[in-house]
Amino acid sequence: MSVKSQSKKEDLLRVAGEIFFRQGFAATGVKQIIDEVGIAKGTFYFHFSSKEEIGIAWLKAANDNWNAAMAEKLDKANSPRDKIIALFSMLEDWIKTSDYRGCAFLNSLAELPQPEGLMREVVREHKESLRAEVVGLTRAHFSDKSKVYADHKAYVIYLLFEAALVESQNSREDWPVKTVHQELLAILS
Amino acid sequence: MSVKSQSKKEDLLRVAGEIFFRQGFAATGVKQIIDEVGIAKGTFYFHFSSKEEIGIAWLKAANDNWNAAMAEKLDKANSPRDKIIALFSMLEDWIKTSDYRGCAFLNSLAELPQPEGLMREVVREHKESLRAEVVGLTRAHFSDKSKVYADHKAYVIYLLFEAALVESQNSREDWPVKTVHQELLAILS
Amino acid sequence: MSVKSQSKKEDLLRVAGEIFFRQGFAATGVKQIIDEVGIAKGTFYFHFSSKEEIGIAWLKAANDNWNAAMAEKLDKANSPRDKIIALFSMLEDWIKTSDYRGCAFLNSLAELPQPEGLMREVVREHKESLRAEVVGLTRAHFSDKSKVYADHKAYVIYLLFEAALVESQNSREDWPVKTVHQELLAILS
Amino acid sequence: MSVKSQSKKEDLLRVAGEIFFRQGFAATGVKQIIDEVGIAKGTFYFHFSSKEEIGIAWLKAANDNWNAAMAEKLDKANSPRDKIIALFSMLEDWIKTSDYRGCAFLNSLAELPQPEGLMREVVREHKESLRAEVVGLTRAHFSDKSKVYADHKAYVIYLLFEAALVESQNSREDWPVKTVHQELLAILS
DNA sequence: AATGAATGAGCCTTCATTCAT
DNA sequence: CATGAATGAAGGCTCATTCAT
Repeated sequence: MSVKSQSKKEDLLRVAGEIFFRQGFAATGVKQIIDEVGIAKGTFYFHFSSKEEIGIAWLKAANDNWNAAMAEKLDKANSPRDKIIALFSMLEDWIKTSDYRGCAFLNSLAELPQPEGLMREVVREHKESLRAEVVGLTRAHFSDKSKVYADHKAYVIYLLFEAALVESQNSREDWPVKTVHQELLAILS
Repeated sequence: MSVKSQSKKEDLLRVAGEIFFRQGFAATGVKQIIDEVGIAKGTFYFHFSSKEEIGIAWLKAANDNWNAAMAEKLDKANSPRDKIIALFSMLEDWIKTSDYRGCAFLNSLAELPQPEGLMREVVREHKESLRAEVVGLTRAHFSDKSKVYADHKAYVIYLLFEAALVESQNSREDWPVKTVHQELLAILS
Repeated sequence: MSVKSQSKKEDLLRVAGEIFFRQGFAATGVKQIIDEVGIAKGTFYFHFSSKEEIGIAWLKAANDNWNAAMAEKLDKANSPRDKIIALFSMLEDWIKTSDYRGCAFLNSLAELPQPEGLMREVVREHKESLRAEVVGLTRAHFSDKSKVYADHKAYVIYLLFEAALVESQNSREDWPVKTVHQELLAILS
Repeated sequence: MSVKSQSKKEDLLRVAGEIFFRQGFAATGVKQIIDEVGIAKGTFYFHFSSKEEIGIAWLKAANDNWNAAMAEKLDKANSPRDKIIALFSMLEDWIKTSDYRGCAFLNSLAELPQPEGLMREVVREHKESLRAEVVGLTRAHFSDKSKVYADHKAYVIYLLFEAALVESQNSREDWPVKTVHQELLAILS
């Protein structure tokens, strides 16, 4: 029962996802993907009807993976406060391991000008669910405060999360992560 | 002394910049630019040695325009606090007028994976100078507080500025702008 | 004893034939055929060794169907004259029901440049047998005239038949059919 | 002042036209055309924006060439009767010199199922103008008969012309030409 | 300064066919 | 009988760039 190559389609999605993230969706050709997987052109189009389709599959898988990792990480934290902090700990890890390539979803957002596209839809949904998560945790943490107050703080926390991703990618320094980490602790008092 | 078409090179840069911003740098072909300007291929390459070069010129011009507009707007404000608020007022205006296409610099950042490129350098410089501006104003505002305190607040303000750009682009709603506006006022107390 | 789907091979041939006629043999892909039938690629190549083979089978079946319909129609007519007129009545019906797609055989003729191909052979045979039918009927009608005279008239009738097919397809009007109908009656005096 | 290669665009159109006629429009690839002309892909698309465009240009040029040759040939004939006969003499020549590839317009008609296409439009126009020519000549010939009578005869003559083209292509024999020639003389009495 | 013809590698996608299961 | 994964050549077309004029 080998670890590698459970199926060509999975291989394709995994390899394509890596390249898409590394060098961008538009900048990646189907040729490069199939060469790196070691399959023929026709095999690619047997499994995915278009480049956009594998792009959507890539973002959906990235969303699923993130949600799974997040659920696992947050389960280990006890209080809403600890869960929020755990979220930012994931962010720090990601920025380090991703070689400052930033966020696959935000990068795709920038590459895709038309807001009507299917990939853009996946981006919106991913960010919306992340924001909902932050809102839920923040409301729980500020259960003694008004919902208006808690939601405002939640939005700020979410925005800082996003900004850390983008500014780390741009500056390739660690001040964004440190700043949001410190501000987060202040917000959660 | 006609207003339009001061020089072919300026026309080129202006038109190319509009298209780059609207549909992305990589997604824009040289053909489309020359067709919209109404010049020949050779003329393009007489004025700009490559597509990257006009890309760099575009971002540099965008940086200059931003700085000029910022200087003008901030001159009209009296206190550092008012200047910071004026900065966010510019942000709000931009987001509305740009049809949620976000920030030319951050979009280019996402499109250009290699951190060594010249365009990436312009992006870094632009954002670095914006951050320096925020730091200067914030230090002036918090002149009674420590520099460490002021700088932390400056970074937070800057990150919220960036996040508002990105999240407005993604959601096409106005909650990001409203959130950062409210938080800014709280930070400046 | 169900009417539909007597066998996969028959389904294949029927569906492929409909598509070939509607959009042309060369313009039709094997994928479209199997998708519309609802079978796998391998099943197609189990029943037909190549696309050309199903093309040949299509034309042979179309020839058989035409001959059967013609035999039935002509049996109901008593005189050679009435049989010839019945033939043109079939033509009129065909042009109307086929949505002016013309003649499967003549269309294939145009698509297949090499005169040596097997499909071209089927086309030739079909048209040759139709011409022979017209010759037989015309000789019977003109039994009091010389064979040379009758054969010439037969060829003219056959050519008008063919022209009506082609020109109806091109013009999508009914003047070709009306013209040949009127001329036929004149020829048969 | 060399005879060959007056311009690359003319070369392209001439060579493409020859191949289109020889092996069909759909069956001809852009690659084959540029290889035979000896130019690069980009040059093809510099001169023609699509394969369909060069297809349209090919049919329009064929139509122009036919009309020019027809005008020249008919000018030399004195009576309407001689002009019609001259038309059929052109037909005979064409069938022999074209190696029985038939009519570029009718072949394109068969290859292009959608009646809305631009190429189909050119086909219709070509045949319509040929029919109008035959009608004009036939009315002149039958100036003592009614217009209804003359027009009917004109349509028959036109249909025989078309049928000769198609049936010669199919049979690769000369009976169609001989039959229509003989019938034409009978019609013109 | 400006033109526009020419290049050829590359784009995404479809093709008819094969074959292990 | 039937499946569906795999092939690789070919499809039409766009790309940034060069260069003679």
